[in-house]
Amino acid sequence: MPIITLPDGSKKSFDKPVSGKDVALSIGPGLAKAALGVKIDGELMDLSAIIDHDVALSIVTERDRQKVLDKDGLFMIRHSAAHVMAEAIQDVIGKDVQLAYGPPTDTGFFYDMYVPEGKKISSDQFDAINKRMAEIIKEDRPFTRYELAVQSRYVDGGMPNGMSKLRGERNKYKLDNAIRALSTMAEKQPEKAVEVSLVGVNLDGSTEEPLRFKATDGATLSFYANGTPGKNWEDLCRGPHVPSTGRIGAAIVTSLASSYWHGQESDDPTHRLIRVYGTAFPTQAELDEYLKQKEEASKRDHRVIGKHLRLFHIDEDVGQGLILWTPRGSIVRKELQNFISAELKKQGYTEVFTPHIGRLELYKTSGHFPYYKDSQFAPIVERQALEELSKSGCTCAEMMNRVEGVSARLAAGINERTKANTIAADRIMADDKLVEGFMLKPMNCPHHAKIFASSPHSYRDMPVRLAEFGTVYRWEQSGELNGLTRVRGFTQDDAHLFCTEEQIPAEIQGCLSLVKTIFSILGMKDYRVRVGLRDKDSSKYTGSAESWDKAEAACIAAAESLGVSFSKEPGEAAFYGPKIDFVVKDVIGREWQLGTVQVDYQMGNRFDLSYIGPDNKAHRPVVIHRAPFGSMERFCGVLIEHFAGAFPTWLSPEQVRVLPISDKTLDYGRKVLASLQAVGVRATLDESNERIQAKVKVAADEKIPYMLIVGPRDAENKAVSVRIRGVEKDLGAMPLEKFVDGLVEEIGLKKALLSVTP
RNA sequence: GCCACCGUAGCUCAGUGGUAGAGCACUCCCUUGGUAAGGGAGAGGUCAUGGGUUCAAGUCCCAUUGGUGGCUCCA
Repeated sequence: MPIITLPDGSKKSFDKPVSGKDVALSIGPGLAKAALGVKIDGELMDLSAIIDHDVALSIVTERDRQKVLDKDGLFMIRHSAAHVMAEAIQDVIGKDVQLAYGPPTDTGFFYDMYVPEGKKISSDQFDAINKRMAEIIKEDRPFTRYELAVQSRYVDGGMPNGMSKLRGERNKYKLDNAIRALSTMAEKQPEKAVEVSLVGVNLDGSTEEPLRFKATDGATLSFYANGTPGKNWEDLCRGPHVPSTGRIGAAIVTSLASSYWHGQESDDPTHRLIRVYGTAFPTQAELDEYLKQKEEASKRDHRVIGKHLRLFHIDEDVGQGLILWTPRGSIVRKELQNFISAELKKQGYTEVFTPHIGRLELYKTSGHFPYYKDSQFAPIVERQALEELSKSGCTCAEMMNRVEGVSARLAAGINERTKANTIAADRIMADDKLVEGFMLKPMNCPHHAKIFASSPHSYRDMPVRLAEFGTVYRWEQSGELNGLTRVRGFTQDDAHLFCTEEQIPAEIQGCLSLVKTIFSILGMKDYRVRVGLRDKDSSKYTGSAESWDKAEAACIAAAESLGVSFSKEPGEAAFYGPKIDFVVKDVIGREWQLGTVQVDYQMGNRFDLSYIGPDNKAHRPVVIHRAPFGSMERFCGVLIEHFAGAFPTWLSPEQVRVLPISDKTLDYGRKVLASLQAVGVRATLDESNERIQAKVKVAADEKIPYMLIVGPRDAENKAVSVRIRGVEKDLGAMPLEKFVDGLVEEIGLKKALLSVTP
């Protein structure tokens, strides 16, 4: 009879099978009341689940002892809320809305559904759906699980079992879910699996090609009713769910999107689903708090702030995803760049400049072209060459081939050095067939490799650290473009570290310490690291298994020694080597993926790079690509949101605004302005014919850190009255000279807070 | 790229087939006011672009373009 081990290690034994609820009751009535479900041997289950053998069990509740929301509890609440939303939508829109898939997510849940032609779900109906959801929650109906066995001999015989129930509902999505579930179960017990054939069903009830899959005889499908099976709404679902709808607390539908069935593009209209997003919390107060946070986040939208504060502009005549930095935004970007540059200099980096384009052959050597041609701007072919091709009747397809071909000389060299068939034979083309051209650079590394190769190197000069704020161009899909965070032309804080294998860990450490310094100055103290490893089943990676193993080990070792939380992510590596990604949390807790550090054992081979070792022989350097802040565009975008446009003084486009009380003190205002500008402070004078209240309001809206109000009193005392951003009052007057000194110090130290006050 | 929604003055947005609107910003005038918008006047729009339906289109339809949200992708 079951012995149950609780999370604190204590054991409870029962003389007969018990439900999760019984276990909770045996611990205490309060817990039983708070319980939403149980976790049995790590798996979330219904509170009503029956336990008949020894297990490790924990009771899932809304929140832990510290009143912090519990992840598992929230998961169950949201999963359950998805069912309630689905019922509400079918009530509001129609029973013929077909449900496909409705899982919880990090911030809520969604339900993919097929809306029949002629009907639609629109945000106008959200109120009605929300109202219906609230009713269902208020009714506090139990989530009732029941199981129907799938008996293979009955599948096509119309017997009442799980499959024919779904087929009767004409729901091919649910049928598909069921088949997937049964197949997965069958995979676990291959010896019991039997072939099943089931006539499929279309949405109109007509039959389809037989569906063939494996299932174990007698396997069951579980269904959940929002209430009583047969009477209330129900859905095929593996669960688990909270005990009753009332335990959901508060749930709403939040937005609409479209999605494809199974995430795969298709012309079939029944593969186009509407994804309805919602979220749920145990209490209305928490839902309200979440909505408030969301509103707060949207107020920080860098696109909105960027427009309001005139930081950057995107112009459709210039092109999608191409950023025009206005004078104010340029200041922020330049200050940031200066800061990073200074830190790089401290770490022994040397700065280089390279052009924005390079020959196609360069990228064939590096492997960027044509491997990543779909995410690059099209090659630039010389006009004369194009005309000749055109005259000779060359088709476009043919031209593409000839642009993408590789000369025998280049291919032979690369294949020899990489000791692999890196350039496939079918890509090799006679020199007179090849069409040469240029490419807008998608990465800076080929240029940097050529700089490294341009002079001999001794092991004594290693590592060679070449840094460039290098602008690259990538053809992002139009639907992906987003303000500053996803663009088609951007400037990386790029550098390539050409080092010996032994130097890798120290160099990776160096990158991290740089990241630490810079994030800490910017007040982004919370970040984590992801180590991207290769997917061993994929062939997209270049290079030998041995060098991959070495590189991956180096990355993991470095990440482990860093002392921040990190995760290993197979399949996330670049094609030439493993990588370390940085994910930072901003001031309101949102995570942003910024840059990466990538170890590359391939580039040395491809570009035939070498240094002379102590043995007087040539050795291959390992290259570390690092752009820890991603791009200046994205980083600035993240910072705009992080600071909500209220930059620390050193980053502010306008650091001080002088506000004369009236024209009578304009002259003194000009003197104040001049003394600020003399020490390099970015200051302006508000000469408008407005009252001081209006001037203050305008400066506050523009998030100027310091307002210096000057009137006759101040002029007489050579003083300024200080008002700082975020403090809605006059802080009093101080001597101008003292203010200037304090401000210069604050800017010099890149202080996060406004520190100069009387 | 795909799906849905959207595009009206520099900005934020009203305008459901019948004479293009408001607030802010801008220009000028009055006001010279000590800490989050004093008052008045003026100027500003080919209603994203192109086609169509209609006696009549900002409004309805189609295409294009750009944006937003998601999907997919992200060296």
